[in-house]
Amino acid sequence: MTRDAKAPSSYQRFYAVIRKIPRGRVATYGQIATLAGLDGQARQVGYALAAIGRGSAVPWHRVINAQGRVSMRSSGPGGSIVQQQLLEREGVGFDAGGRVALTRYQWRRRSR
DNA sequence: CCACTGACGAGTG
DNA sequence: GCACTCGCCAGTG
Repeated sequence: MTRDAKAPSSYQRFYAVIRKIPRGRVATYGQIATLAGLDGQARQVGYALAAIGRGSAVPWHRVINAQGRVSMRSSGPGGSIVQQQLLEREGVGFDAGGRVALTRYQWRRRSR
């Protein structure tokens, strides 16, 4: 397979973290990068998600930006709508501005 | 090797 | 809340 544990693509590292996101929760790009051990590479996280193809076991729709908003894909407006509905279906609520209540739904390994 | 691009984040005014 | 700047790094031509 194209996966060498010795030469892991940065992407695989992000996918592993995203896969841990529990249902009904969301995580930010920066958070994923930090958990993956690549703090500061939030941009790379987005780039990795864009490379995800269909069939991936990665809940990419649970990844949003630090603003609590669903990032837009190059496909233009509308693409983010699909992601939003997927989250709502999992129980994640949005406000009138189309933002997620991070203080309420952001994934936290330790409840406060 | 160089220039440009890109699902971002944080800081500043 | 909005506009602008800088940083970080992989992929592509």
